[in-house]
Amino acid sequence: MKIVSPSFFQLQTETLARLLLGKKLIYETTEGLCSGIIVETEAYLNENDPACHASRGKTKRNAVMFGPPGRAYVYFIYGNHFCFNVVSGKEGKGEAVLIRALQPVDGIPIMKRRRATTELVSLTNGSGKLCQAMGITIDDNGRKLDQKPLYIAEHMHIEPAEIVSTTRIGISQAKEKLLRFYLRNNHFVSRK
DNA sequence: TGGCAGATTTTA
DNA sequence: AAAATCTGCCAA
Repeated sequence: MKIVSPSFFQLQTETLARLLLGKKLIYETTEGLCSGIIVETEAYLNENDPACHASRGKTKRNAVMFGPPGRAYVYFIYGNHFCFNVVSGKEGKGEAVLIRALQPVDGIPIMKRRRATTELVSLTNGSGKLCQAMGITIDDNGRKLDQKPLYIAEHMHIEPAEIVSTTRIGISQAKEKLLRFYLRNNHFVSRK
């Protein structure tokens, strides 16, 4: 289990969104260790991207986005769910990569209990679902992702041809941008 | 099996 | 009022 180096997060946001595919997200809690392979991401940019939370300036909610890259940006949405992002770009920019789906690896029984389902594919195939399965909440906002307990590790090499890029999901602005990336033919992607 | 409404809270 | 979502219900 090799944790990624801190410099990994200094990549340009779109590049990071692609290179996060195939990496493993791991969270060690008192309930046990859970992990999954990242199979779907979305990039949110500083410039010309009104869908990005940071586009309307720094607020209490999105402050972590403007901090150094390699930290968790977690926020609460639709009164029910959390979304987990990896802060990216240079400090002060306000960019991030949303993690939209995982392929479960470790701690599957724990994830099933948290999600209240036994169906493997529905444990982590969505941004809100994976937070519930992994036990990620607003308390994790700002955590460094290159150290325990919540971290990202090397896992598998992905060829560029295995990556599909499409429009992002669930937004009403900047709909046309191809900033969603997922692993071709992966069963755990939230949508084709 | 696909589409849609409702849940529920924070933010602008 | 809208939101980087999810679930259950309904119709076909």
